[in-house]
Amino acid sequence: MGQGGKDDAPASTASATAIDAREAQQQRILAAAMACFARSGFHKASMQDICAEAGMSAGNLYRYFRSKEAIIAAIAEAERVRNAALFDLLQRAEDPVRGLIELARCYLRDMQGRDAPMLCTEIIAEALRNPEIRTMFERNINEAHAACAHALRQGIAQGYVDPGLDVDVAVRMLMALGDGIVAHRVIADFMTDDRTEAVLEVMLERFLRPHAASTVVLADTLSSQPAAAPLPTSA
Amino acid sequence: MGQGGKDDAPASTASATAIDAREAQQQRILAAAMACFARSGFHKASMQDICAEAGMSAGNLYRYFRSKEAIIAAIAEAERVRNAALFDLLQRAEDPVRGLIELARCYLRDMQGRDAPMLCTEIIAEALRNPEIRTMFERNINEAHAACAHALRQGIAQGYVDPGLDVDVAVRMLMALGDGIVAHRVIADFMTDDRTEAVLEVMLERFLRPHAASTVVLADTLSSQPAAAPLPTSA
DNA sequence: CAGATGAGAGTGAACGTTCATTCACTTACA
DNA sequence: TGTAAGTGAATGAACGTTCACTCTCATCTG
Repeated sequence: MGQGGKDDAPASTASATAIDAREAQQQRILAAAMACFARSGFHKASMQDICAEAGMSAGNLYRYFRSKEAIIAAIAEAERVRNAALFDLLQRAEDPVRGLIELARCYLRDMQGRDAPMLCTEIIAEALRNPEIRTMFERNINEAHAACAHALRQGIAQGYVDPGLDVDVAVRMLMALGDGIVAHRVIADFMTDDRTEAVLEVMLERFLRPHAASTVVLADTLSSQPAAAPLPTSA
Repeated sequence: MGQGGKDDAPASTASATAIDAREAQQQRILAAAMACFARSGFHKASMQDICAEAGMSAGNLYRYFRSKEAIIAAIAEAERVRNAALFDLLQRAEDPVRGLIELARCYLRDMQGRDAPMLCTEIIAEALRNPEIRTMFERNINEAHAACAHALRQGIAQGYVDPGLDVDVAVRMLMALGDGIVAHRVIADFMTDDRTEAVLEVMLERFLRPHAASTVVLADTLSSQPAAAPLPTSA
């Protein structure tokens, strides 16, 4: 796990393995904490629970994390790094709508176990009130927002995306949709991967693609009369 | 507690006002608890906090609620009742798409203070892990789901809604969207009411209305080639 | 009408438990 | 032999809940 690159010097082997061992222990603690937090929530899960799950004494655990909050922060940071990889995927897509659909697919597949969705929802809830977590969460969100908004604006310039779109609000709404789906899938067992992905694809295609009528015109038309009453199956 | 209807006998005035007083106290506790839970979360907010917020001693508070969990359950129930009113609104709309848009508008306006969004998000997070809360939450969700799904199916029969729609998944996705927006609005200050409502309207209209190409055909088309490449601004 | 009665409203200290965190200590190893 | 890894009992604070108690007041009794 030596994520750095300066390993050409001699005598660095011992310290490098020591650092590796330390990081491995931190990962072990983080994994245990994620399981406990998913099971019981940040505040109901105790440090003793985490110690038991990690197979480690309390005193030793505190050698790796200063406090319970530090563990939560580390989890939020890990989440950020994991998500950042998804947005590289978006950057590489030529058509941002297809890129977003693929992004959503990967995200939903990532968030599939018992723990991940609960943890994700718990992080959001905690971020809304705990200023330290919120700062971190906002950083994640802003990175994601910037990546999506940039892709959509590029897509508008290239004709892939509806130019009448309120990009910032639309992006944030799609992120809200993703988080909401992650939570709701836990209790809605009929929301299988294939069905969810299929509906999501239709939704994004229709929502984001250019339309004949612009937003304003649409609103005018619809507030006066129903739009699609007389056509059952025709084009 | 004879909250039933056998009050035609005389001397019921005293007991009636006693019950009213009791309910008023329960409401006072619930309001205090909602404020504390929104501020600190279910598990970090202490009963002492709630007592202080309600201006009441601990011993007295326990005369009105058996436990902390009972308070949480009562809050979830109040939420359910409040939401049920919204779905009556949907039932009355002739065009279910417009009905859903109006429903979303009302919901987002309801969830506007500092407390309501945080409480809503906290309830969802807690529901995913606490079986008692989850049972309640699932009842709310299922009622909402049934109302929306029924409206959409009726809309399909009348030509308002795309017949190719996977109604159940679509409904649950819209609910997920609503919950997600409620949470994200707390940290995204640019998501003002008018901008959010405008984008939401466009999204629902485009997503739900009948389209020339059905879902299956759309999927085939898109997986082979990008759909909207050659048109920059034309109709 | 004076005063006794008792039930419900309300109090706040105390209970046992659990919490996050610490520390004096032992073990392993280079 | 010295340093880092690891232990687990101890600590004081805070938790949800209880309990013995007082206060209030409508009703009943003589």
